[in-house]
Parts: sequence; C-alpha cells; structure tokens
Amino acid sequence: MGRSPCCEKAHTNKGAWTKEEDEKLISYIRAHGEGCWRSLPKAAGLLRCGKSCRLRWINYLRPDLKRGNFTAEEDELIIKLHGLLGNKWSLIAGRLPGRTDNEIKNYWNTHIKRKLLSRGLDPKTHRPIDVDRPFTALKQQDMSAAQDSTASEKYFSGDEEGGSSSTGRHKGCYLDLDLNLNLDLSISLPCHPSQEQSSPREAKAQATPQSLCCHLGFQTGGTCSCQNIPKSLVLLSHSIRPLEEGQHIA
DNA sequence: AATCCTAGCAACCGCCGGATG
DNA sequence: CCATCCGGCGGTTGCTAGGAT
Repeated sequence: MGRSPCCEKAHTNKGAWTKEEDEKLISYIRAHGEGCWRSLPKAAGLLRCGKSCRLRWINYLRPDLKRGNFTAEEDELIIKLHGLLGNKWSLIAGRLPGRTDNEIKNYWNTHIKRKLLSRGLDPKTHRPIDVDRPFTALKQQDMSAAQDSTASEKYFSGDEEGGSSSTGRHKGCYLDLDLNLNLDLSISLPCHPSQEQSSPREAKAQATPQSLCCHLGFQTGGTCSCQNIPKSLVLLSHSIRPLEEGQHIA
C-alpha cells in the first residue's frame, strides 16, 4: 500500500529559507499558533513541506531560542546528559532551555566529540579509549578517586590542549547527577537471552522499574535497592521532563 | 589571486510510534 | 485488530564561510 508522501514534492520549495518565507511562517504561527503542520504551508501561503515548516520554526524561528555560543556549563551538561541518555538529542535539548535538538546534535558532532577524544574518551561510550586498560580494572582503581568530592569536577575539566588522553589521567567514567551513576548504562530495555521478546511492544511491557534501574547503572544497594525506585527515575525512563525556565541540574 | 580543504550549520530524508477511525 | 495519518526524532547531506597553501 505504501505511505502517502507528506507533501506534494513537485510543488514545494527546498533548500534555504528566504526572509519572505520566514515572515509568512512567523506571522501565521503568531496568528494561529502551532499545530497541524501538514496543512499549515497551504494556509500560510508557503510552498513548503509541513515538516520543513516545523523544522524551520523549531530550530530557527521560535522566539524563545537562545542563540549564540554554548557556555562551559552547557558543555558539561550536554556531556553528562549524553552519557546518561545517549543520542537522545530531543531529551537533552529538553534540559537546555532555548536550545534545540538539532543545535545540540550539531554542536556535539563538531565540538564535544573532539573535546572528549582529546581527553582520551570515546564519545559514544564515554569510556577511556585506551584498550590496554580495561574498564573494569579502571573502575575499581578509580572508585576511590571518584569518592573525592572533586573527582567528577576533575573528570570533566580536562583542558583542551592538555594532552589529557594519556593513561592514568582519567578519573573514571562516573557521572555526578546527584546520584551515583556510572556510565556503564543504557536506556535500552532489558534483554534477557533466555526470554527474548518477539516484539518491541512485548519488550516494553516487560520493562519493570527494577530492570530499568539496573540498566540505568545504579549501584546495587545505596541509591538503587531495586525495590524503591525514585519516582523521578521511573519518569525518566518514559520521558525526561523539560526544565522550567531558569531551572537547572545541580 | 586562485584553489583547495575543513569546520560549522541549516535543512532534508527516512523511519518510528502514538493517535485515530 | 488493523490500516492510515501525522508529528517527531536521529542520521546524514550539502552549502557556505573562512583559513591554509
């Protein structure tokens, strides 16, 4: 059967937006609000695909966007959140008021990736690239360092040119989001080899707070009892609540 | 001055999942 | 339960500006 195209491609403009198009889109959304992107282009007199309008509005025209360079605080927050969430750019963006997922994704690919590499960390896993020093060993050895209240600070404060990629300078892959998280985590649903789910829907149905917390990387005991999951973390598993304006992660 | 290379960013594409009939 | 619609997401592409040669 196949899906109908989201718009009639033959009669739509592509590429960079003109000032006139921007103005049409802005004035239409000001008058009518967001919603029904599919019909918006026609109603607004734009020869654009609805998706394109949505993207343009969200990533560039929205009045609450914060333009300009990322601050050091935003950098660190992105790194932390990426360690926790992976490439869930929209969730990460939800924690950075005024920033868009596209912006963060671009920033990650152009700046932060390199920053992590210069620290000798794998941008995907946030683990040391050094293969001669397995993570497990590192974990044990650096746990004490991590207990130092400034350890996480040190971990994230490697200077760009400092050659921090040399072995022994990593402070371990520990996040400091008020909780004792490590980066051996994934948001993915549990996958027990013995009982493989036949469909994503089934897998979802079997996700429990217990399995969730283990996959989030909580230490047994301590924060994670696997019995008493903080409500906020169950929430986290479903969706990350956007920060209110001015609110921030400690 | 011309050409090449690279980084940065805006925009597109294809897929996924929730909502709806 | 199924088919379809639609919004949203993440990955990727392509254009452009600026620096290097």
